[in-house]
Amino acid sequence: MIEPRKSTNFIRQIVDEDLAAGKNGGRVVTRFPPEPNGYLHIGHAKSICLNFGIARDYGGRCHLRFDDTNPSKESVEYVDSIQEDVRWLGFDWGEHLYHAADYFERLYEWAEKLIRDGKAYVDEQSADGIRETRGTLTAGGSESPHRDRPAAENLDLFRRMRAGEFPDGSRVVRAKIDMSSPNINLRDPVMYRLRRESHHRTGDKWCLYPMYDWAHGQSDALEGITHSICTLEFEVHRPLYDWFLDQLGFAPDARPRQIEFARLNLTYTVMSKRLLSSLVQEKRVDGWDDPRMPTIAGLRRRGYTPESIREFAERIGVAKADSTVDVALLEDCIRDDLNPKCRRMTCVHRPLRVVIENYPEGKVEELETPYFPDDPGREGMGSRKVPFSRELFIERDDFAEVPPKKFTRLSPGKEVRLRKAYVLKCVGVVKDDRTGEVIALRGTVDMDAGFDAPKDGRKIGNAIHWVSAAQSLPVTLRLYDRLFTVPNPGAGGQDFRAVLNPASLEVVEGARAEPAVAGLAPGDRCQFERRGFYYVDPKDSAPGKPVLNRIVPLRDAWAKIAKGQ
RNA sequence: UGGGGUGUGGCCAAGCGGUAAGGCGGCGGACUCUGGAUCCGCUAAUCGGGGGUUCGAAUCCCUCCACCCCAGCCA
Repeated sequence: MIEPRKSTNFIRQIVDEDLAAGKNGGRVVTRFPPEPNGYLHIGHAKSICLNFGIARDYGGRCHLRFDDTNPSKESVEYVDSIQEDVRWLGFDWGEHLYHAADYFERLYEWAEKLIRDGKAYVDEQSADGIRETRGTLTAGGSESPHRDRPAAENLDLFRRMRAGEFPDGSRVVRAKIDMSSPNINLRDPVMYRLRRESHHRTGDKWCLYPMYDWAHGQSDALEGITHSICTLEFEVHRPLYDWFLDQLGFAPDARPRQIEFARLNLTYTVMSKRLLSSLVQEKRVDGWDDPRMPTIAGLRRRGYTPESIREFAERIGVAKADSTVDVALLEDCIRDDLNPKCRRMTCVHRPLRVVIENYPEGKVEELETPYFPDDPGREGMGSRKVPFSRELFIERDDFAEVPPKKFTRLSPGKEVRLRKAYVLKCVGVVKDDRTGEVIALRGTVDMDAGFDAPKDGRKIGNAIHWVSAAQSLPVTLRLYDRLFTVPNPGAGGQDFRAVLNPASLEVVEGARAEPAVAGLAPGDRCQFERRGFYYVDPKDSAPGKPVLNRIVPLRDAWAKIAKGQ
């Protein structure tokens, strides 16, 4: 379990200063404003934790608002998934669920005002025409031939646009600002476009849809947002939002303060909705909730906990410098959270049969084994019976015919501890005549020592996990690895498809688990000792036939040693 | 080349003029019937470079450099 930590960042400092200055009557209102055009990912989680976290800590509130201004990309599937994900992360917007679409009428009235005031106009240039006259980064643009049309004519045109008299793409309304502004966003930005598209919320009421830039600032203002927290790319739009609010008469001290922070990047994955969407569309993963996806739904399906993601958001901090966080940090967060929570069980991933020649045939001992063995303070966390018999399965990896340096597990003539059971000695190796492959082991067990230390005082190095062959439960394991083979997929303009990790999912069909695993319910988590934390997949598990997703492997000191050799 | 941002150890990130927190990673050790957990220790930053101001600068000023964002009728 994770200790909540106190966070401090430049945004909270700004909130502190505003409060100290007596702004907003002491209110703190934030918002999380997703566009419902895809599933939320861990980058959104950062923003969600930031916005809801500030609201919580300052006794304010955080709105959930869908910035649904573009019906051609949005859908209720996304609206629903977003709400589910935010709730799952542990946040509650109470009554404060909003939609930019609910402000369409109000925005329309405001647009009429701007037109009447000569601050906006209907432009019938083509999209290409507008682009060509926008200028370049270094040179200003040129004004539209329709820019100085009389207000009355603009108003008439605008109303007819709304009434559906003109085809899509035939005209737009633009703010009349400054075509020579060094800030391109101020070169008469488009406010409305015609789009005959059914909206998930307003249906076919409109054929005229506001641009995000025209909707966002006013939406915040309408809701009384005090601190409008967004990512860096909107920094250059801030002057535009201010311009709109100026024209509409919002007093400078009565509007949201926009604060920008750097979006999250994570190594070995991609974070843009566009890229994630194409992974789904091209079936390179199995949907938005594929456990390899950095989506909230994917992480949840993988077995991540809300606590671990919140802790992650806390640990990475918030700043304005572009950064890429090492996934190892995320993995540390989930291990940290799960380690004290998850019962320990046994699952042999790649079984190797061992016949114990000095153990009676047909005998089965039921060993009472605690779920948190050797864990001080957790003795009372329960136990289960684990069968022991003459034929076991051990992990193939735990046997080496010729042990490499520092290998401390089983090899011919050597002893190893069977976890929570006897000391096993390998007295023979059974091989396939044809291939020479090791297919079974012959062993003996130190009956004299029993479950205790050998009487002669000899030291037994390591303990390996095992399962009684006859009673073991066949399970399907899904071992997940990073989705990409390089830390920054897509960097330098390369096609991210070319660096997809072909081994990001390994399905292990022949694994054998101890009987208690049958008692796990869909959605349960456990630790398979010496392997990792696992999650019983809620969709693909059937009664008596669990499918377990590996959430994260345990830290593996041996892997490091082996890698070094 | 216009405008807007950002540069602190491998990766995040504190620091807000008084002489570089913390986390992750890496490395080593202790302990261990999970090569897990836990516990110790170590590692590594001329604070992007160069000037200046100051008794004193990562923090202030100047300048240079690098990187990111903006030319959707996307958000």
